[in-house]
Amino acid sequence: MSDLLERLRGRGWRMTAQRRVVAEVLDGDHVHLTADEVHARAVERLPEISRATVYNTLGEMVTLGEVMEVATDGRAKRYDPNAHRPHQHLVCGRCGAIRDVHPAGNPLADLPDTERFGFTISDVEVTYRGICPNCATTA
Amino acid sequence: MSDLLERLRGRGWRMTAQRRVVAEVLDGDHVHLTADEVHARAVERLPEISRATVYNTLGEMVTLGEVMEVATDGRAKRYDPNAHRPHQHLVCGRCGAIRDVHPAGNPLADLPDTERFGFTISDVEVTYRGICPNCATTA
DNA sequence: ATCCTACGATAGACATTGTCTAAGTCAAGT
DNA sequence: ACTTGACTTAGACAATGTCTATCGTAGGAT
Repeated sequence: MSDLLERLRGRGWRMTAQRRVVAEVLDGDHVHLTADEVHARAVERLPEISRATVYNTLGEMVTLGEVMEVATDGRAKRYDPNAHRPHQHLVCGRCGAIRDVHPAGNPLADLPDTERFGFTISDVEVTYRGICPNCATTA
Repeated sequence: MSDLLERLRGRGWRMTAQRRVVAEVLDGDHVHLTADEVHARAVERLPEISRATVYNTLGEMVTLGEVMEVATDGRAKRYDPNAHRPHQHLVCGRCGAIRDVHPAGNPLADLPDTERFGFTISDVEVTYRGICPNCATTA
């Protein structure tokens, strides 16, 4: 259990019941929920929480740099609470399962100057795609 | 100018005015249009073409493996006609400009077995993010 | 050359995901 | 305990994508 909530408190973030519930729901490892999934789970604990608040709160956590936004499938964005530990993602093309992975090496170093077109590069995002063991057997 | 249209013909794809126009509009290098952008340009040449046909046609070209789908921003998917030449993307975080890039090395080799969780990996997608020279000066 | 027929195209309703607004509510400092 | 500005809410709206029923047509058959 990482301590997303503690990190947010430590930054002087104004705390409300809604924000606390969103942070609690999102916390953990290999967690990659969509905004609507976060909302569904938040509603179980705080029935009157609104969709807009969940979207706002997630957006703020991303702006604060405490949560990563991941777009692995061109559908809904997913939210990853492990923003402080750099990692990449491994996605199952059949069931959509996502695992956090830590590749060796630095992909940034692999891009020669001649291929940078004058850009100032700040970040690299790597998505590995394949089939998970569970889907492979249930072919 | 790559020859998307020729490749599609060569595969025995049933040709219609609509499909030809979509293929023509999408052809070229560093082309990464959204479905609606493709539709807008197609309408200039064939005013009665419908949105649904553009979506269908793009989807079929992706299934045929002649066009790549790229989701760089969590908004609309973009379509890249250079599916036959493996490459990655470099995206400007301010204006959204996209360049095709060819990194050295093979990112797949960078993922140790212990980080594969039993997945059979078939593909790696790398997105470099930064600021393009144009946006850097117009700061 | 014309006809058939299955496949493709169409309009528009619908679905999903995300954003915005105006008004009400509340956390935290005084 | 007040006050205030930030937070939350419901619901309208917007953007993107999918589906269905119907119509049209490419390309083979005659």
